[in-house]
Amino acid sequence: MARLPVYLRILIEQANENVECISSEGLAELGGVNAAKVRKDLSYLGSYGTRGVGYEVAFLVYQIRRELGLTHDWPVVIVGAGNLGQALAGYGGFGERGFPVAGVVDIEPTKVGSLIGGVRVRHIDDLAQIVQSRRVSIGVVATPPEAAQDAADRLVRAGATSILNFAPVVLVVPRGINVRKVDLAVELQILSYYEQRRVGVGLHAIAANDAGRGASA
Amino acid sequence: MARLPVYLRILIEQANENVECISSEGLAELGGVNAAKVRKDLSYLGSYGTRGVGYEVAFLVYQIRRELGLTHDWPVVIVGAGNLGQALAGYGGFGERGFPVAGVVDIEPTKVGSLIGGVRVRHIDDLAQIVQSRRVSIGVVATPPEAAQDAADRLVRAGATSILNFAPVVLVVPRGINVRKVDLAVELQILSYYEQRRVGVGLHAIAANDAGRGASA
DNA sequence: CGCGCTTTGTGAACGTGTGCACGAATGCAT
DNA sequence: ATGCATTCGTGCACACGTTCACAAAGCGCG
Repeated sequence: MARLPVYLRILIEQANENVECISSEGLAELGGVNAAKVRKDLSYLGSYGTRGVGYEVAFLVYQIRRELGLTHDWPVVIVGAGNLGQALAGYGGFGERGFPVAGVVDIEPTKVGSLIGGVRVRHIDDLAQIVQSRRVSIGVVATPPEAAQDAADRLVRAGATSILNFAPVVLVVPRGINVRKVDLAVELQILSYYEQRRVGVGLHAIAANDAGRGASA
Repeated sequence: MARLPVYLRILIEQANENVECISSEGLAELGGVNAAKVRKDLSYLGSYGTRGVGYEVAFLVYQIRRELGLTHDWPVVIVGAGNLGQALAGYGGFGERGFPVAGVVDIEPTKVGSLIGGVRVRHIDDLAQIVQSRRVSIGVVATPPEAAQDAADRLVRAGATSILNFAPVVLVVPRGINVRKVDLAVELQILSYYEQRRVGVGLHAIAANDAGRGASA
């Protein structure tokens, strides 16, 4: 069900272009996936399509939002005001998509107080207070690797129940805490893997586009 | 085989701590995966373990590096000197892990010339020259969504064969070009999906924080 | 030298996700 | 009203990845 967010973004784009109705095939092409897969995914939310016509864009947007829990905002707190933390806080895309930055914290006193993307950096000791007062359940770990586990522990203690981890370490968290990891170096290494094979295999590295990712046309 | 980079990082850490030998079970625990999975993954590179003992860390590092094509550096070029592009260029982790930033380009003349992470921003028209002179095969798209497709097209024309895309759009590229996508908002939406279900399902409150948080309709 | 302990490597069962193909339902033209 | 074209919903077969379980293989010790 990791494809629902992709459908949602495409549907919102379509709605902005005043498209009222879309077929599974159209949505599949825009999303770079199989049409049958689209139908299966959407049928999982219930049968909201009209046979012979397609899906009503606005209604589908509403249903996916509901399924993803995007009917209200989810404030996030960013731990680590380094390069990445600053970029994430300054990147407006989060707030627009329903994830306003409720706070940025850092352990380094010299970083506390500066203003990033309209949010003032506070000390990590204030984490619990921020999480509780702003009803934050999602924490973003954007610290150096050696500080990541401590950041995660603090987030969990403060009451966060989901963590998005950018540090290249495997976080250990209690059961029930949800962790997703984004490791930029890993992504590059996977690309380099295919690049390396490309040379040996020759130019027919079609299989290089692994099944779910990327679109080629 | 997207787990090889994870193993590699752990093995390098172990090597730095002078661990010479590691069992599949030990590696599995550090990597947060199943031991049998580790053995299957490693057996894919060949039978490099010693039964009754484990795997020699240094040798395994070498083999994985070889498999991933990390025996030499892969210079990358970053398209887009906005928030994210600056963070990526300034983030030292890339160079350390074998992906030095060969250049940063932007289409905005006002951004050209500034220094980011020791690299001077150049105009996007210089992209082809950078790619060819520095033998770049991996491009990073860190532009706003509406500029991402153009950035990808330019990268492909310049000769890049792999693209790491941070923009929330589905890139259309010729066959044989490898694309990986990292969509930060999607990651958050997936977390929010589980958060939303958490409330409904009434997960036995292991986290033991206030259970009724975030309930809304 | 042989025995037993440990750990790898892998065959087989299992579950999950994918894609095809087709029935069912809807709208439209005649 | 009837037939036709279109598109959804879904059963089914298939392929892939995961996990278990066990035989083969190495090491150390008596």
